[in-house]
Amino acid sequence: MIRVREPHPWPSTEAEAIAIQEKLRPLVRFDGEPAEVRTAAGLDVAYRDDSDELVAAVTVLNVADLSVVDSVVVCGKPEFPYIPGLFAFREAPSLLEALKKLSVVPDVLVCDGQGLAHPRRFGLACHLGVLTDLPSIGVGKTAMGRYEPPDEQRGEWSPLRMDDEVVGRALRTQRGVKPVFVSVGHRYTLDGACDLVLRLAPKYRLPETTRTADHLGRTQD
DNA sequence: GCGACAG
DNA sequence: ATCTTGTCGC
Repeated sequence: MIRVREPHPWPSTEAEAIAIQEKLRPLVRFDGEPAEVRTAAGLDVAYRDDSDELVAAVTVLNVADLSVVDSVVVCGKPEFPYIPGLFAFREAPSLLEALKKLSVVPDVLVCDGQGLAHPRRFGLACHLGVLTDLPSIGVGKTAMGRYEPPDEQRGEWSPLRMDDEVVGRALRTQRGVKPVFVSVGHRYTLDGACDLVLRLAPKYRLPETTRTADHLGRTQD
């Protein structure tokens, strides 16, 4: 099963959270990309209508046929307010609890958000990757950085930049549809990440990993 | 000071 | 994240 490096005490202030990101950032590795990716996990969090509770959902897909081979749902509470750049502190605790309950260890975590495409180069995908030491990538629906629209054909992409640095890619997964924003989390390459996202999104804009996790969390009333 | 700002 | 109509396509 997945072993989670027990995190640092969870921060209660913005300054503490930023200090934790700066401390963990050097632990991001860029080597160790899996030779073949047979299973990929989708991670997503839904917010319930009434209470202040959230639902963390994880699905594991067989990349070959996109079938769901495992899934976990856990309810929790936001451990931190939503602050751009500190998103992980809100959702990571519940997602880590869900990951611990998986019966299989996926080859890669496909996170709903950014990886290196982050003000301090340590988005949710990096954070979860480092804490589990699993390969991870980030796939965001909106960008934090600047980019030129890629050509309209599926598979086309353009660099995503922050501070004059390439931090990811705007990747067109379907012709004529808004691109998704792919960045490396941990133990992965940007080429490999885009390759994987295209394999996981043969029909829709978002990868099936994200779609199945989103659906699972949303229907868990 | 002002705008921008993953989910 | 979530609030929201009608509409086009599979």
